[in-house]
Amino acid sequence: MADVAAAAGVSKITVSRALAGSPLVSPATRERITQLARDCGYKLNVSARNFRQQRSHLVAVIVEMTPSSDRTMLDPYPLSLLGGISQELAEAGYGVLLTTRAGMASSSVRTADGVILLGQGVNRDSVKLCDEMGVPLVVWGADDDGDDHVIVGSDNVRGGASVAEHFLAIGRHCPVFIGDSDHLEVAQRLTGFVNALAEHDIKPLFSKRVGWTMDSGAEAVRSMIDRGVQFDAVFAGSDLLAMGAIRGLEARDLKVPDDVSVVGYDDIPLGLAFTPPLSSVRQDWHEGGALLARKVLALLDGKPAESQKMSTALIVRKT
Amino acid sequence: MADVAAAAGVSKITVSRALAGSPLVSPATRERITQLARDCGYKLNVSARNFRQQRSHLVAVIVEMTPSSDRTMLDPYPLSLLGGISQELAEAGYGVLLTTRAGMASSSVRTADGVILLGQGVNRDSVKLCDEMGVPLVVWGADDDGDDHVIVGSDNVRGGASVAEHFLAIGRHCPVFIGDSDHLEVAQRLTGFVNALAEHDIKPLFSKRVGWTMDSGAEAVRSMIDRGVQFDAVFAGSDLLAMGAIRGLEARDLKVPDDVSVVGYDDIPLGLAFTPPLSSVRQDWHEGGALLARKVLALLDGKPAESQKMSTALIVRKT
DNA sequence: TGAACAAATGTTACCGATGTCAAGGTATCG
DNA sequence: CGATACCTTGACATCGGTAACATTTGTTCA
Repeated sequence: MADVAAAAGVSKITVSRALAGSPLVSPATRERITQLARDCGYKLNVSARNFRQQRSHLVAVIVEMTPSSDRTMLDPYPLSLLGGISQELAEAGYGVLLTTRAGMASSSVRTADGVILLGQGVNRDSVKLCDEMGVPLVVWGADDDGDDHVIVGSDNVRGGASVAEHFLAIGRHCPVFIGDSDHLEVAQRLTGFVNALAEHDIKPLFSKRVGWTMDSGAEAVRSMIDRGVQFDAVFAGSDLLAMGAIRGLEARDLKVPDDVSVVGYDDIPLGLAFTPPLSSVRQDWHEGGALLARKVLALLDGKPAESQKMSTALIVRKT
Repeated sequence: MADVAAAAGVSKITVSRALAGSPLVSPATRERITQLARDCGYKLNVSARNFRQQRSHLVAVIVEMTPSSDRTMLDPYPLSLLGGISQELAEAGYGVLLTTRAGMASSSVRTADGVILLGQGVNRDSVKLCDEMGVPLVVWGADDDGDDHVIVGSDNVRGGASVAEHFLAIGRHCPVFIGDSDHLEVAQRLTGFVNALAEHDIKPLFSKRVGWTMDSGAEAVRSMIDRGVQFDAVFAGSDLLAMGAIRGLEARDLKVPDDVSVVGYDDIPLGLAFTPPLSSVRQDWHEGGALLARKVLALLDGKPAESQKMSTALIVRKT
């Protein structure tokens, strides 16, 4: 920077200001310095700036990256979220520091200016984090009552309700819900589904499944059919369960969607390629990531940020 | 640090050395200083250290995070790789700076001490990267002849050969390969498969499919059967294709594995949950990530690093 | 006993940018 | 015309560590 300053015949600080876009330097000098800096191939020393400003321009994103019993590893959403986060942060001059919970002790991570927590839901870890680091925190997931973090997530209640409305609109009156109600997000989908149906005095059946696999979905419908349970629509808490349910229906010679309608949740890419193409509730993960990023940036900027629910869209295909 | 030094009655530099584990300080003082630092709640200012040492202790990992036509978004491998990378780097005191190609211009990224490139294959972008940043580069993917980068990837040729050997061992003599041979890694699987069979004077059939979906796999076998082509084994370039193939066979009343054996590639979690449980070639992505990380760390340390192929394991389940 | 040497600790300077405060120059106003 | 305010620019100090070199202390051996 000293070199550029010398070449331009000004002082270092003027160069600094010119390149940082400070309004304190005249347009003419800024132009000249910018040009000169380019010619010299000058690159700002980010470490020096970060040091001086006592900020790292980094936001830590905590993700679970080991394939686990949970389904998160199976579908594309973590990467889509990361894509949205990364893009939005990059535009603001921030970088994404990726970590697992285990890696949080690492010194690199402690320098982060903010934290985004993905996939863990809202648990006490997040609180610990926030306290330990004393840094803005934003969480992805379902909103747990009585939690004062900034939470971004999709509107599972509304998503569930939209499926109920769809079923009613196409004349279905004996719907079933399949899924793991212990999972907070799934529970909210169920709530929305149940409440919307209640307005028409319909009480859906509920088949609780703890797994997220196709087999689990197939088994759910097979056992219901074999027990003589009557139903004409299935809303599954996830797409894989829905696909399994369809296979299960086929195995009992029921036609989808003629005899039974099926709707999944998440609209994973596989759903489009499935036979028949799966109807599902879509969440825009990329946008969700961008939203998370914007919240942290706002907080970093000293502005307030509120929790927000993202809208969902029911994609009706062939089931 | 000055405070700790004062409390311990030594100079700053001694504290610095003690905490950094330098052999220059006596064990007794180190012990005392370490204890004192803990008591004071002293935290190293990482930015200051990075600045002084002219290193960021960050490794940039370039990933494609937007759901695209490619299948990468569908399966868990990017996150598994990231998990391995992250864990290994964290242990060495490095952090993971996640970026897309688009985000590489971002100033935060330019500070990285090293780069790991995922999922793009070895193309000229990587070269550009390396030149632009002048930092160690390691690439994940298939080894392209005449490329002098450090490349880590699984041994696709060996993986393909192992499937061939398996088919021969169980008495199959008319195998088919399904997959997109334009994809370098798939092409290598095919090569290994073909070569291993050639040693027994068998020439497999080849059904080229550009997609990665189940439908594509189903369509492949259906069209072959309908054209009267005879075969008793299917090796698919990916698990989804294999699953599709199984459904296609079932649709034509062929039993798996009695009439036709099917083996996929990647051993995605879904394969285990599939009915019947899918046989597949497994790659250890977590270990692959760790390996990538170790290569970069070696290069950062000034040590040489060589390209390396990871072994694969054929998991025989019920197909 | 004293020179030579090793181990442990200290002194000084510096990494490269930027916030603070001061100073030079120009425009505006009574 | 002089004074005040404003707009640009600069000098200096500083962020918190650490490398290089200097110094002290203790040890060994002729």
